Amino acid sequence: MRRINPSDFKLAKQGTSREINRQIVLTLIRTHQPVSRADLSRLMDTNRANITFLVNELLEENLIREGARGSEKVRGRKPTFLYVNSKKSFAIAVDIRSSRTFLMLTDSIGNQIDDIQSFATETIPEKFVSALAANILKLSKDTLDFANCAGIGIVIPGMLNRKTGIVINAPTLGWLDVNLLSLLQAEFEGIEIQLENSGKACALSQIWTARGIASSHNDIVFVSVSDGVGVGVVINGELMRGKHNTAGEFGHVPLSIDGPPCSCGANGCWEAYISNLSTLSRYFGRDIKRRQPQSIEDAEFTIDDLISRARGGDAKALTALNSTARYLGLGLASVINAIDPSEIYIGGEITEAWSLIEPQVREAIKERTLTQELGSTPIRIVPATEHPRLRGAVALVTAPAFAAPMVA
Amino acid sequence: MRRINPSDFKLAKQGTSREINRQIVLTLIRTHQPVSRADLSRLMDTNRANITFLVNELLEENLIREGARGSEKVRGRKPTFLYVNSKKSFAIAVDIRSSRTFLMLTDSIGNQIDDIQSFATETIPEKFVSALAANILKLSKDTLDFANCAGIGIVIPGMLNRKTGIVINAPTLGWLDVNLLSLLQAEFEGIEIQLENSGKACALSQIWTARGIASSHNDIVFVSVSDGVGVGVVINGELMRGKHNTAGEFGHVPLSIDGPPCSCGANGCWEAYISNLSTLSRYFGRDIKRRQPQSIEDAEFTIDDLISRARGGDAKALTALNSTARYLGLGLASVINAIDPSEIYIGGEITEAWSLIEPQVREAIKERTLTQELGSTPIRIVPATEHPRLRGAVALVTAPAFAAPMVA
DNA sequence: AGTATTATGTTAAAAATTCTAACAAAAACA
DNA sequence: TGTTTTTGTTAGAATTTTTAACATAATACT
Repeated sequence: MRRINPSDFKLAKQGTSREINRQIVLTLIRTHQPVSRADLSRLMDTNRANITFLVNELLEENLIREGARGSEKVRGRKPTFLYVNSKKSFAIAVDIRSSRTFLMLTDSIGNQIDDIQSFATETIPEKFVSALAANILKLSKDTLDFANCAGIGIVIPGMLNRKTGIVINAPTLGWLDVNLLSLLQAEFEGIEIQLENSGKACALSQIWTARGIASSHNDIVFVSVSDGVGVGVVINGELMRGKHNTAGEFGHVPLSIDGPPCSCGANGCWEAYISNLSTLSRYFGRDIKRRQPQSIEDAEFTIDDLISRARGGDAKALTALNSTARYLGLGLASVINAIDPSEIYIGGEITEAWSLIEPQVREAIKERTLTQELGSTPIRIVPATEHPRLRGAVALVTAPAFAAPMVA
Repeated sequence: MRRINPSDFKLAKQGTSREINRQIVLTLIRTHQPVSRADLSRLMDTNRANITFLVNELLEENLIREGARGSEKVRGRKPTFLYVNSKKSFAIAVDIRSSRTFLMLTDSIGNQIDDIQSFATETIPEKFVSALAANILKLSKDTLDFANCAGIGIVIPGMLNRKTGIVINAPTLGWLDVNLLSLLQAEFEGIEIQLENSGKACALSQIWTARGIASSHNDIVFVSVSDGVGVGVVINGELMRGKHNTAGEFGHVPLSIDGPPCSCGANGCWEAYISNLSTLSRYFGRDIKRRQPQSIEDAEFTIDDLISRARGGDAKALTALNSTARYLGLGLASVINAIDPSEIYIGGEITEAWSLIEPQVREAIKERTLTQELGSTPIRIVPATEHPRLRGAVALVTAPAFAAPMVA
């Protein structure tokens, strides 16, 4: 039951029904390809004639293509298979992290092309944009015509205002109220640019990339544990953005209001217990009660090293990880009680230690969730090799073509 | 950007556009009445012809009615005003609370008819349903024909599964896995029955009742502070229900994981700091660290008494309230950081003390919200006289007629 | 090899709906 | 009384879904 907003609704026009059905066809081709017109008519529970019209429109627009004939040993005329035309355009994904920035090239349905590139992140915004431009040119070199560029999706470890394109606060980059969008638009004239917070982008990656396609889960949470704790929430297939595009900041929901200080200025945030830095601090026996530096990038000893040692039998390392596991679970319980998602995804370096910490995490979750069902909310680990941030950045650019039209 | 769920979409059929526009017209008549066809064509940015067709359909179905001619001193033909036909049907709202159950009768757009009735809540489900039936009969007595009953909306202080109609846990009633719906359906044959958690219903009340109609806020949170802490979240005009209909349980997100014990079994939940009982315990200097009884209904001294004393100059009472205020604010900060709503509504007995506690609440919110904008999220007090739970119960029954059709 | 059967995909016409434009109705103003 | 202005209706054009018939292409059976 959705309320129609009387000051922001969308009337159905002559083309609206067609637009809706067109997007459904496109979605089904994407999720079921290879698929024939006859298959579509069965999936959509409509007549083949209508499908013909819709498919012809998509073919004319070059959004889909016909492929080989089917060849199952059944009677009757063989179907013509349809596919999304992944060569329609390409997209560029950018993941800005505190020390390095990563670049990925994909086709129009988000499939990776070429290797992922990276360069050292410049923290002066103007210099950063120049460096980005140079690296994008290097990336695309000869083969790519920017007329076919669907856009550049950029993911940022911080809060930003999507309307103005201003980075409100990206602590690990030292960016405060930086109008990144206008700098980028000046550099990449005529190319669509999409900015998003990395936690939100990771959540997008899980509902929009090929891996997640078959899933019918439309209510999910992505928790990214890294320098900070980023959270993205998808409700009803749509990212929960909030009034100021800052929804989802569960990283700063407290475990204990008088707990250790957090980089945000408050005390006892979930982030202050489970960020990589907190885990490292615990290992080194540093006083977690004291404010910590905001980045561990330049440190000689990383969380990955800690995990290796824990696997190698270092009891202190294992203890530090187990504490993190417990706090991770306690915080996840809050997320579960608050959102009741179908599934939770976890990303970040900590996932490398999942087999070590899973029991403690689950135990802590069950300890604070309100029902048994909530306590057994499925958790999926997203390894770094899947590049959720880059995949999310891609989705920012490639997904709108497949999204449901705004109606009513 | 909403993802189309490939295993649960809805195709646009011939009548879909019409259905969409019909609901928009109905919504606009509801929110702008009295309103003419010409007004509607301007509001909807379409031609008057289309409006005529849509309005005629609604008139035939008796959902709307024509009223008096307009009479502003302007030139031209006077408009015929349209109204929602509030006499189309009636609805019954039921608010089950630990000691008493309240009943309200409304017309088809949720306007109250007659006084609110109440009876002592029976905690044995079968007895409760009989008592409810008796009181509903008394309420409707002679004038009402149950053929015109749009339904019974029932609000419960606890978790429930809407699909099965089972009350999973209502601590103040002592109901655990009670199949309330089947009992009710046996008693009220043929009448639609809608069950919902009271926190969620309160949130619904704010987007669906007349008072909230003009608002364009489609992302709101309702926090109800009473025996427990109930929270309802509306995202994009739609109630956030979650996979098990238990979304929104911010009352059990901790302020301190090693804080005072909560009725849920965990420690340091927000509820354990700000429920009426917690405030009273603080006042009486009881050890808040010890598990408290779950209800204060039978106690001789209530939170209202405490508030009166605070207003009367009782320093201890004021101190107890101020502590609650601070914890209320700290928890609200978590809600704001997590959801980033356009507006927060607060209900429950504590609202009587709002003028006393507002500064402390606001200060605590600002202390833990991540940006200044989040810190100044508007807060609206909903006094008990507005009966948000009953209004929410009504909305369960009356609102679907005005809701947006499911599409794509 | 020839015919029947079956499934796919297209085309033509019917039904429904929005859109356009002209028209009728009603009231104020000059 | 006629003109102007606004409201509401009606007739027909354009668009789209739906229905039904038809063409196409492949297998199975005799």
